[in-house]
Amino acid sequence: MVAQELFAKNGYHKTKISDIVAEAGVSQGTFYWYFKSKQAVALEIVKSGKEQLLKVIHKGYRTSLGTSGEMVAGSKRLLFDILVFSKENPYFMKLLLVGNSEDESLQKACHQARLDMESAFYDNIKSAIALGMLPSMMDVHMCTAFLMSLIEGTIARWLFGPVDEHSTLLNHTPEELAEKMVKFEFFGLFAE
Amino acid sequence: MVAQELFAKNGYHKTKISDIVAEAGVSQGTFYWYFKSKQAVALEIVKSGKEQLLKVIHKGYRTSLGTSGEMVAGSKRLLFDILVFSKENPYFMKLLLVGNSEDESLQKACHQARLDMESAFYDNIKSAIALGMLPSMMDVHMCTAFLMSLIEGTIARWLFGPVDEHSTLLNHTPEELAEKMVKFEFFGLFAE
Amino acid sequence: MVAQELFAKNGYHKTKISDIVAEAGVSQGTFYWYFKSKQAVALEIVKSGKEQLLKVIHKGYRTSLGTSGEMVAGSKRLLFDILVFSKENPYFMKLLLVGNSEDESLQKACHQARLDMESAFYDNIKSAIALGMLPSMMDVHMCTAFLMSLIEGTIARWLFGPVDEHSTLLNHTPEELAEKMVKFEFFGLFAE
Amino acid sequence: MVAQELFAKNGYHKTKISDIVAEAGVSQGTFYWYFKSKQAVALEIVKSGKEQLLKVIHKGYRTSLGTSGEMVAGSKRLLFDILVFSKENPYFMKLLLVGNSEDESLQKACHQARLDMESAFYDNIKSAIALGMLPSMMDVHMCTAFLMSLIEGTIARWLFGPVDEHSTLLNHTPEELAEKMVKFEFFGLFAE
DNA sequence: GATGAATGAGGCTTCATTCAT
DNA sequence: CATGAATGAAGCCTCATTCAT
Repeated sequence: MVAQELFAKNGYHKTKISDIVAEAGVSQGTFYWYFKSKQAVALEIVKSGKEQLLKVIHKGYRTSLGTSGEMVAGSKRLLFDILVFSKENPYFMKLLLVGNSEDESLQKACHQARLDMESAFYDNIKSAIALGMLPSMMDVHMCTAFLMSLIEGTIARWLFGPVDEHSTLLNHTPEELAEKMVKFEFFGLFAE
Repeated sequence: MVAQELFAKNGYHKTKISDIVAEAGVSQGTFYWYFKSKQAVALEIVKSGKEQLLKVIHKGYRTSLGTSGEMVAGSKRLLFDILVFSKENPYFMKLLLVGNSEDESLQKACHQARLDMESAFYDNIKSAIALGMLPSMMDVHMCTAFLMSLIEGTIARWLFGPVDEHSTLLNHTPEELAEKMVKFEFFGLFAE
Repeated sequence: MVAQELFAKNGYHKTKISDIVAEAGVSQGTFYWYFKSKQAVALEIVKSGKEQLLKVIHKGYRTSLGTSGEMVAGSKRLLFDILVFSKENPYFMKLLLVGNSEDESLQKACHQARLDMESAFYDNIKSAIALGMLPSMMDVHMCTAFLMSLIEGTIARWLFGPVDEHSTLLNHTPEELAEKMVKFEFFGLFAE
Repeated sequence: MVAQELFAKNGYHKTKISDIVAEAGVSQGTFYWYFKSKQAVALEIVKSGKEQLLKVIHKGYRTSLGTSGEMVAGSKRLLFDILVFSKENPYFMKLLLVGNSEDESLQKACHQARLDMESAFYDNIKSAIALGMLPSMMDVHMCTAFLMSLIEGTIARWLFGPVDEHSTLLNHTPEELAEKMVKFEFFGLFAE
């Protein structure tokens, strides 16, 4: 969809219907034959993107969590999948993570999509604790928040900045990034 | 400033001058006696907020880094200061972190403010490595990105969501939050 | 064009978009479907009027300049054509000659149109001198300025005033006016 | 008066009260202590300028009209006086002749001033005819119009353009200009 | 006398949406 | 299905003027 690209590139408000149709090579009237409104298009973009993203996340959780090493490996693999998805769907991710929308419904939709994502991670951590693989006195909600913050912030920086001009973040492959992230996730700065 | 509150609450575009002046109890003309434009107000808010925030961060770095424990304590204290500042300046922080602006200049200003903040953390990690307190083969840029992501994402969730309705994140005091964050920062999920 | 009429009648600034569209029986939005801006309309009016006027002037110069009598006759005919054009395009001429615009671009456009007109007359006088039909020591620039002043001022008075209420100027036909003007042009007040 | 200069330089509408008071070094309130309104200032400028100009014109008519040569000499002298006055009062003359005002009252005032000026010339030509010094079948109104057009147009070009960049008009002294104008006035293009 | 902050009416322009063809 | 001209509701901003101090 061309709208997705423009929304991501220029923002929801700054993207005019006339821009979208010009890019798509159709007339304004045609737009309204296919879509109810500008907002509806944006919501559909978020909805469809969210479904794909959650599919990626849920697929990633099929890994067995037998040993601590397996858990780390599984986590790394999930991160990798998410990074790959993000790179393949940068417009959606920009909408989701940076999302300069100002449109209430759209914000709520992005908000909910991120909550759903967070919820998936929450469940995962919870079962890891149940299996005795993570400390049991841990505040799961908080850890999930930390984890999500880490993931979202890193992806946003990786794909869209803000990053310092000297930063090497942008040059990393999903593999490298996943490797580093999972290390930080489990061992923090003292890792290695 | 009343504009700050409305920008944070409703977003830049959705906040009309008429809203601001109505809230402030003055006429539209009066607004333009004090400010050059709507954009100018927003930029001033960001500029002044950024200065205050950076002051907090730089003040927090005066701590000595003698031992590993001191470093962790210093880090925790800095996080605490930032959290307190954020709670005291929620409107600015919302603008900075959630930033639903769609205004190019405003976005750039927020972008830059976050880069400046990131730069301060970068320097700190660098000197910790120089003092041999953090592993030397560490990718500093990436770790800074992780750290910033953690801090920004956590603050955003803590003060503005998105958080699950069952989450207890919102109820934590800055002390508790700083405690948990610093643990995650240095030791990851395996902490404790 | 309805805008042309209103600009001429009331001036550029005093003519509001709302006036134009009200007169034209369309909505304000429609105006901006056809024109980029208020200024753009005015500039287009001047541009198109200038082209027509210059066409009239250049057509008028096709006359042969064989004898002194032919030159005077040709001159009279040109004046006549200009007068007829002016009477047929009074709104444009008012904009061009009286031009109460206050808009910089518009002023510049009118300025340039008059320079172009003056340039045409300059060339004509020059070739008349080359043909030995006008005194060679004549200051051509100055004479052109005199001629243009005469023409512009007379047309402005004829069509828009200011003229004394007792003046008979307004009642003259283009023929009569051209006759008298050419006499003044070539023979001065002592003519006849 | 500083207002006069700004009105002439930038036009009536484009000159804001704030510009005038800034230039004058006083406050906006002070302006309204001295003047009733923006319009009143402009009208006063025109009124006072008109009085001075008419004084110059009437003084110039005191010359005796004994012979044809004396008439030409007197005319030249009058033109010279008007040119000198114009050069000394360029702001007023710009307001009067170019007058991009759009303000009805102001336009009417300028209009009237020019009519008064024209009236003086009309009387003069009339008496020249009565004395048998100019052809009696001459249409006096029309000749006055020609004369005024010549004078106004030439002054406007001389002091404010529009003049071709190659034109030498701007470099002439009042003496030279009066000399040439009077020649054109009485003898037309065939002069000399 | 002088100030300068405050006013508010109104102008130009944008843009999502509609609808006759 | 598709078009593109037409709409009209707002929004940002300007600026002559007023008035409490």
